[in-house]
Amino acid sequence: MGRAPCCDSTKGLKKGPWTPEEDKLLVDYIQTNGHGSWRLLPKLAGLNRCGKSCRLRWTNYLRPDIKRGPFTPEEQKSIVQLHAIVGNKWSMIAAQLPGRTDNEIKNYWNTHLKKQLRRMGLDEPPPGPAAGSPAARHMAQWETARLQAEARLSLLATASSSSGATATATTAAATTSASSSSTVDLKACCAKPADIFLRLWSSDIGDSFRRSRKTAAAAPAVPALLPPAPVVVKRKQDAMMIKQEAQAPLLGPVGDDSSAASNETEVAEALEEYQMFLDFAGEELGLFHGRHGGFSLFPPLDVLAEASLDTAFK
DNA sequence: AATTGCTGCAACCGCCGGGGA
DNA sequence: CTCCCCGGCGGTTGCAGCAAT
Repeated sequence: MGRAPCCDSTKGLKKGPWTPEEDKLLVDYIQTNGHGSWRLLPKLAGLNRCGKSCRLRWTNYLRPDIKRGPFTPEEQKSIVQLHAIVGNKWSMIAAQLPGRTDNEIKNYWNTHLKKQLRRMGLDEPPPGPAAGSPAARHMAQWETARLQAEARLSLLATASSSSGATATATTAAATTSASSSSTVDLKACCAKPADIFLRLWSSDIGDSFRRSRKTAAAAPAVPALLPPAPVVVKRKQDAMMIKQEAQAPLLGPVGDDSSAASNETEVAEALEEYQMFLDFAGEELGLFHGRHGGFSLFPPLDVLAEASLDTAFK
């Protein structure tokens, strides 16, 4: 049994299309008072709607910064590429396209792009491989590697953020804070890679990168950033253990010179891998640098390095 | 001109996670 | 630690407008 829906029809709340009068009431109220609590808003604004309906109407339609009109070819390309990386994470994709809402992008994907790709023979990937198959084991190993990388990169993010917030919280905040500003918010900026980077890392782009690295230098398929990963992670607790493991070498006792030096080397290596991967992904996608008003998904290396080393080892 | 089928989009629904009590 | 509230997200539905017959 779930919670009772907030738009309970027995309460006589209105549903369906919004009238211009309702829109005006909502816009006037929010512009004067801010939205505050969405649940209380309808009553305060004199609307016979549920709060959720008001929130949706505002975020998807009435917000002043919403861009109307057809998607540009540039936007279409970005949607396709981002979808290939993050899947149906519409809010994340929307964060990279200023003025576009997740709902709009979702609709556009479902009604236009999906068909277009199908026509081009680039249909959606088939359902995942059967458990126990070699492909499934391969994916499980990658998932493990991904979690380990997440742990390490989260630490970079944590080290570079001045607050005591957890890495997880930092990454979550970063994905929502994103994109319209062209100035670099260091905290958000340094937190992004831990999330978006990892998605990119586990995509085909990451796979190509690893293969190209392997052939280039007879190096391990998993770069120095990632220790070998034979263990299949099935539970959240396991992921936490891996995270703690990864934390140990990076967060040695402060003031211990030898460990600090080793930490510094590790961070430097991680940053080097990071830059190489960004270069590779940038060439592959032509996407993540200097697009959409100068916003970049990833912080420049010098910013990340300075923040990581300065904050973590002073 | 009327009917049917299709398309696109706004809005709704149900679930989930974070945070406060 | 648990419960509950709230906001956010992704999936789905309903309907208006348009094209084809």
